[in-house]
Amino acid sequence: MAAPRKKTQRKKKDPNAPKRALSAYMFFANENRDIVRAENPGITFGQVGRILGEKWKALTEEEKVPYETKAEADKKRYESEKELYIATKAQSE
DNA sequence: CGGGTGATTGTTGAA
DNA sequence: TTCAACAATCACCCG
Repeated sequence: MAAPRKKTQRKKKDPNAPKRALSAYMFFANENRDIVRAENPGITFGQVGRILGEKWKALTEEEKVPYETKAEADKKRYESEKELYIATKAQSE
């Protein structure tokens, strides 16, 4: 409930906007985009995007582990920008 | 103290 | 430039 997945371009709300972090899918997609599309030459995102998603789960925790690992690592990345964002914002205000 | 909200991330492909 | 499925996320802030 209460989860209206709006569309892209949400809206801004912060001065420096620390854009949170990526997600395991982003790291996985980075590897699949070139592979999936490589195995499906000529297909469009309509096919790849969908297949990509099912393939993503097609793997196993261990398979997506490297993606999750990066996901958490990316989160830390956001952590630093966030803390700096807060510091800047605090100083700005 | 607990809850849920929204914002965001990246790909491709096209108009 | 933006959108759209696909998926994860999860930090953010409040009463």
